[in-house]
Amino acid sequence: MEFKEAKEQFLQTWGALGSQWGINKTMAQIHALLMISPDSLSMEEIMEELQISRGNASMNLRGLIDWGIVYKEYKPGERREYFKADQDVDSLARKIAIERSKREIQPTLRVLEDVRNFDENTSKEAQKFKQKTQELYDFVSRADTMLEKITNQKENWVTKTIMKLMT
Amino acid sequence: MEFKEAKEQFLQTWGALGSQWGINKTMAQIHALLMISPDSLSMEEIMEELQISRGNASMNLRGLIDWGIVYKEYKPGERREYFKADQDVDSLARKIAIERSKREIQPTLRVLEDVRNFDENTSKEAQKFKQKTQELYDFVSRADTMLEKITNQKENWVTKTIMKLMT
DNA sequence: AAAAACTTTCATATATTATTGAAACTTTAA
DNA sequence: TTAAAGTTTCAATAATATATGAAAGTTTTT
Repeated sequence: MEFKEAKEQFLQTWGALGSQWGINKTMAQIHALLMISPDSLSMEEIMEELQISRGNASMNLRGLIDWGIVYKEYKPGERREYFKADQDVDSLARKIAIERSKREIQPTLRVLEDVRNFDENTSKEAQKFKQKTQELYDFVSRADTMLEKITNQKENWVTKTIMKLMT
Repeated sequence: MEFKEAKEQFLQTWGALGSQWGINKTMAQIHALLMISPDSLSMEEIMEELQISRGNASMNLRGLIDWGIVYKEYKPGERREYFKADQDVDSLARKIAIERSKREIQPTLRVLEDVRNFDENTSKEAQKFKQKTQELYDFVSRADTMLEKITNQKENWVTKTIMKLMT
């Protein structure tokens, strides 16, 4: 396999993984491209490399910046903006975990809480519903706490966690 | 809020959460519906409750059975098949984690491994690429190991893990 | 063996999501 | 102040993922 080919396959695979986990393909690809680039890239270069339109590049770069995992860089004497990715894989994963918790898990918890306060109703269905939504609430909220504990370790959190779990 | 309304909102929210995490909405909803139903449900009942077609119900039920989180149940003297969900939230989450690892994480690891074996090339780009794909490989594989360790505990794995992390 | 009761399949339709590209906007330099 | 260089927005379009429903397939009952 040639380098160019390997790079291509990596970008494709990473994009596919992204979409399976609710991150849009292009966003995942731009991020992957920036990760493996020794130098920061301009929007033009990104468009060229991934064969995407200006609008698409612009929107997804903004998304990545919102997630806090890509930065703008201004080169002295240059008008154009350059983009670079957070280089530390651990910190990247930590940021994603924190953001997804904030954006998705916590809103879900709020709904699960809400939904148990329906008007008195003693039917079998209602009882079961109360019970299961409570169980789900407990589970999700414990999982969220766990994620928080794991990611609160500043460095090498995955490794540290495995160590602790070795018992 | 009335019970019916609460139930409705729960099914909607759970469906939305599913799609954000790469599980199709209907599949998530059928599962949620079965979770909160005191009795197992026939396909007709599911179609009725979620307002979906027979084909849709059939395919997604099969998907859920493939994931190992929904079972068919035959009632004595009845022709029709009934469906029920795994009732234990912990075991549910464990099964999902195991399946997603098998279906998505492990194939990705294989590609990451492959992709580093490109023909000799000492360019700066190629060096950086080797380095980052290696880092990603290490991270993903450690994360997968961690997930495995966590979910290998048969019961209450989230709680147990939090305990261990309390240091 | 054929009708009845039910399930599955799959080509087509629909809905959702992502992408494009041209116009509008912003900033800098001449 | 206006042209040039660059960025953002967003309505239109394309691509993708999901859902439908009728036909084909099963299994059971008569």
